[in-house]
Order: sequence, then structure tokens, then C-alpha cells
Amino acid sequence: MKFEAVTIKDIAIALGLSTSTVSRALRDSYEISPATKKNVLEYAEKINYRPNPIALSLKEKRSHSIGVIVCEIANSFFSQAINGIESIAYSKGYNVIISQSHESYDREVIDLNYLASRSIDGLLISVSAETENFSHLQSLHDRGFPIVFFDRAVESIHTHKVIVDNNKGAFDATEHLIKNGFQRIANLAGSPHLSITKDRIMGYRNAIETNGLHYEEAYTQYCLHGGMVYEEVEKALDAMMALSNKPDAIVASADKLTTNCIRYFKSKNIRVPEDVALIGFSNLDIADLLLPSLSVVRQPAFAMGQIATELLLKMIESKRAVSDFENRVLPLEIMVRESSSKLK
Amino acid sequence: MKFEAVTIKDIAIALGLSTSTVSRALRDSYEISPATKKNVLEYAEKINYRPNPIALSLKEKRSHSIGVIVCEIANSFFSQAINGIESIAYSKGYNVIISQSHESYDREVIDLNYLASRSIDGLLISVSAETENFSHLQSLHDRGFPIVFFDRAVESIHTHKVIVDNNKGAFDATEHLIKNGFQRIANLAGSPHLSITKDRIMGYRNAIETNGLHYEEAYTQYCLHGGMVYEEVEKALDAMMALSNKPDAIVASADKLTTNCIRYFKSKNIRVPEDVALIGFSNLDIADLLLPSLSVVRQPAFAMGQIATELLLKMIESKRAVSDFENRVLPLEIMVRESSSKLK
DNA sequence: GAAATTGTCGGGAACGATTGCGTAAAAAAA
DNA sequence: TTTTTTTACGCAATCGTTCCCGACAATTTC
Repeated sequence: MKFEAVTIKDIAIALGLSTSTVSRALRDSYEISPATKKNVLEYAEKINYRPNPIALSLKEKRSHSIGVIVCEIANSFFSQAINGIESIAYSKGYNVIISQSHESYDREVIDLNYLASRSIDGLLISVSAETENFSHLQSLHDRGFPIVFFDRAVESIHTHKVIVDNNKGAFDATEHLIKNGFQRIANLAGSPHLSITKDRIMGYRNAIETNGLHYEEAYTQYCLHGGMVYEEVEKALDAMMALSNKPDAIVASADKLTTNCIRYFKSKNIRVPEDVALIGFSNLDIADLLLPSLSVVRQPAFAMGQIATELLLKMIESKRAVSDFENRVLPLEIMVRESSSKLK
Repeated sequence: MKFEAVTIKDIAIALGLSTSTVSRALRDSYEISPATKKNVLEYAEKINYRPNPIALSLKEKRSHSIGVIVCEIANSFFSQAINGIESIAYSKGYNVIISQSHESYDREVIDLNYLASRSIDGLLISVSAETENFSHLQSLHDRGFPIVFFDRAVESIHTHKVIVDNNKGAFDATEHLIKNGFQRIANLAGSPHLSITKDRIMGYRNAIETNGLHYEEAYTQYCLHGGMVYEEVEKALDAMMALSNKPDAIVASADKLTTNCIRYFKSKNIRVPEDVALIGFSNLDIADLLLPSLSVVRQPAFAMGQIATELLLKMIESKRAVSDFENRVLPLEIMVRESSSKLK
């Protein structure tokens, strides 16, 4: 079934004009008489003419759409970031095409090829937890394709990046636990391939050592899929809880890690914060409704999406190749609730 | 900054052939000699040629992309539904363009015009809570544009619809409360403009009356924005709780209504289920982690997205106009947890 | 009154790819 | 050798739009 749209040609034939004249009349060109303009405009309105964006894209070599690749839209952080992306993109007349990698490298490559071949003008990406090899992004970037990273950036690729101060966030969260009297603080970490994981571990370790505690290797456990699969979280936490001096507090370094951590505690009847305290990176908007209410490190997701989009559009619309890349680092917000409080 | 892609013309010039020959070689036409084919294929591979989808769209009058309009992607139900949509669309070579109405009629109209003018081949929509006037959809549908409704359908527009058995879902949820000994059951309802709201109220009322309870008008309160704004939920619940015989249980009829209801109870120190029991429509994947764990009516969101997309693609790819429209009604699942249990 | 200017508009190429049709050369049939 | 067939390719139109030119008329200038 096909949906036949009205074209400039239809107007031209109906009014006995040429397509060039109609086109010019619609664009309010000075070389068209007011009478003709009026005719064309009225007729176009009457038959509900809409310019064909595909024809325009072909001519302008610009699709006015941008691609977004995230691991999962059913994740508070990313859906909030996408809201930010959308708000800027739509206001500037750009379309947003969203793809999900589901934390899989293969899916990310497929999505990327698909998007790139669909003639998007630029890409916003937060790489998947599994991704170690960045050649698919590198080659596109080398050919001059506009890419902006947000949240999970690739260090080796030199382009705009919008990230948060993961180091400080993890430091503050860890220090908050220490200040509350916890001594054996573990770190439930995401994929070791991600730079954000490294930064968060660094902040965590720094807080431990700065405050005169002993940094314990076994207190940091990685989850390759960033907590997407419960089993990896379970395995990581099992390992921690099996230690002779098991942790009395945990810093969970990602949205899904945090919620699955809570699920683990619930299933094992481990009380929070009595048995183990918890603070986690999370953008969940019902963190306050959990049992116990959850202390979180919250990312400015909406703003990140907005800034990343602004940078991308600036790059797309710039005449010359951009070489002066920005590295925006946004602050994290710590929201203290019950899960990290010390009970007497 | 522009990203110059390789075209068929580049290959033709480099190999001293015509564009038609190159095109045919790439499509493995029988009228091209094996030697030429080999040359073209190898060179195309070498310079990483990708056909320009925009040029193809222009020629075929098909963009191979579908539009999706939902109220909010930061909503478990819709993000799960979008996952279902994506899974089918991508497997069939279609792109998905997502727009959010944020429950606003104006935004919905803008999104629709934008998408329609962006040459999408078809539309999946779950109408906004505010929408009363459906002429924007009707006129598109009248002109033969493929539209499939999911979840929130428009009764007056005759096309494929994928919905759930809201009546039975609300009936079962209400009856579950009655069976658990609750007597004064209230209904926190969504927008009165939506057919799903009417169906859910009908199921609720039916359960009340079938079980010999008295149907009380004041026990049903509407939220025009479907719970998106906390204040309307607060107002609705304030009205209920101010009644002389205030309810001892509540059926919340949408995702956001349910979570905001919990937020209300928490802020007012109303205990669940001791003071008021609660069961709500929700696709939240951490309903079991709330305090108390939340009894829910869960929609098969992923499957709904998949089915809706299959129907839409079938409509798009059908040669003739479709007139035999399906109305798929999927079952709801009730998951009983603590929030609706009767404590002695 | 002839020349220059201005106002309006149409023809046609271009964007990238596909495809019906035409045709040269080579191969097969006569 | 001549005619027919096959092979292998090129030309040009098409999709919808824009825009560079060219053109004709009316108007203004000298």
C-alpha cells in the first residue's frame, strides 16, 4: 500500500506554471510576482502540500537526522539523556534515530553500520560495556563523520565528549560511607573496558587510601555486562560476601548494578544498611520509594544529552572540519538516603 | 562539515564504466560479464561503497522507516514496547524514529506532522492522555497512510489495534482485593479521554457490583495527565482520603499513577497495606524491590510492540489498501505481592 | 524611437540509484 | 560469407526539489 503525496509538479500542472516557478513562489523568491505567489501559496495550502524531505536530503546531502546508540533505553539514565537529546534536536529541526546495543559489541557494530548507511548526519554514542575494539568508530571518525561521545567515551578517539566527574563521584560516595563509619567498603564495578569504570575505581580507591583505610583488591568485582544480567551481579556479590572479612558497605557503579544489588540482598535476606550499607550510581526516579530508600550518585542525564546534541549539531553545521574538541565534565550529585546511613 | 560518501559514479569513473553497468554489477545482473562484476565488486569493497538510502527512498517512494509516538520513553511500559517494536523493525530492515508527546495534545500534533513530513512509511502510536480531538490522525488515515494503534487506541479510527484486556485486568485486580477482604476499593484512574481508562473503570465497577459491593461515585478519581504530574495525583488522592468512609484499598490504573500513589502514601505516612492496600497497573521491573513490594497488573509490553510492528509492516508492504483490520486483545498478568495483602 | 534595464517566468541540469531500451561487437547459425 | 542471435554494455528517464541560465515582455533611460 502506498501513500501518494502531493508534489510541486502537481501544483505546477494545476496552475499552469513550471516547477521552478512554484518552487520559488513557495520559498518567497523576489523574482515571483505577488499575484503568482498568492495563487501558489493558496493552492499549496488547499491541497496540503508538504515538501518531500527525502528529495531535499538528496539534494543537500544532508538528512537532518542524527543517530543515537545507547545500550538500553529501558534504563533511567539513558531515557533521561534521550529526552535531553530530543529536546535540542527537535528544536533545531533534526530527527533522532535511536538504536540499542544491549551491551553487545556485535549489536553495536551492526547498529552503527546500519545508521551510517542510513545517511545520518552525525552520531551520539555511549559505547557498550562489551566493546574493546573501537575500529568501527575510529574509521568513521577518520573519514570525517561527526561523532560525539556521552557518558561512556572512548579515550583514543579525539572528538567532543560529554562525561561526568566519575572520579569525584565515586570518591564522594566512598568518603560518605567512611564518614558514616563504614570500614570495609567494596566496589561493585562495571565493565573493565569502560573508561568510566576505571575512573570510578580510581575515585573509590583514592577515597579509601586518603582516609587511611586499607585498599583491598578483592573488594572490587567487575561485571562485564554492566549489571544487565543478574547472574554476573550475583557471582560478583557472592565472591565478596564469601570473604572472611566481608564488606560492610558497597558502592555500586551503575544503574543496573545498583538495582540488581538490591535484588541480591533481598533474595539473600541481607539487611540494608544493617548488614551491608549501599550507595549506588543511579538515575532511578523512584530511588526514594525503595526499601530502604536508596542513596544514590545521580548523573545530570538530561543536561548531558542536551550538551552532547548541541556539540554534535555545531559540528555538523560547521563549514570546516572541527579540530578543537571539547571535553565537558559535569558534576555528579550525591543524594543521601537510608541505605547508606549508619544505624547504632 | 560534510561527510562525502562514495557513489556509484565514483566507481564508474574509476573503472571506465557507466553507472548503469556498475549498478547492475553490484546487483549481480545476468547481463554483466563475470570479469566486470569481479572488478566492480572488488573496487566497491576496497573503497567501502555503501548505496545511498536516500536516493533509493526517492526512487522507491519508500523510506524504510516507521514512526513511533508514545507519551514518554522514560516509562517502563513504553520502553519495553519500543524494544519489541525495534526487534521486529530492524530484523525487516526498517528504521525506527521515536517521538514523545509527553502527554500533550499539541506535542502530539507537532510530532505527527513532523514525522509525516519526514516521509515515514507508517506510524505506531499510543495517543496522549490529553488528546480528545483525533482529526490529525483521522485525516492521515483517510489519505491511506498506514497507522497501527497500540495500548491507547482511538475507537473511531478503523485500523489495526493491539491492546490488552483492560476490562478483565481491572476486574481481576479489583476482585483480588475483594477476595482479600477489602471493602472500600477506590480507583485512581487516568485520563477520561482514553478508551483504556473507560475499560478499566468498567472492569473495576463490574467487579465491585458482581461481588455485591456498593459502587461509589466518589471512589473514582481521574488524572488528566495520566499521573505524569504529581500534583494531580495528590489532588485525586486527597479527595479520596477526605471522604468520611475513606477507601481501604486502591486500584491504580497506570504506571505513573501507581508510583506517584506510592509517593503520596510515603509522604503522608500512610502505611501500605495496613492503612490502604494497593495494586496498580505497572511494568516497572523493580516492583518487587519497593516498600512494600508492589502487586501489579502487568502488560505484555514487548509482545505488544512486536505484534503492532508486524501488523504495520504487513500493511505497508501490502499491494492494495487494507480493509480487514485486526483488533488484537492480549491478556494481562496479575502479580500479587505484599501491597495488596490483607494483614490480620 | 532605439537601447538598456527590470520584472517574471521556463528550461534543464543536478543530487544517487535503478531500469527499460537501444546498440555495438562477438558468436552462432544459415 | 551473410544473417541471426547473443553478450555486454551505454543512454536517458525517473523520483522531488533547487537553482543557474536564458528569454521574453514591459518599462525606463537617453
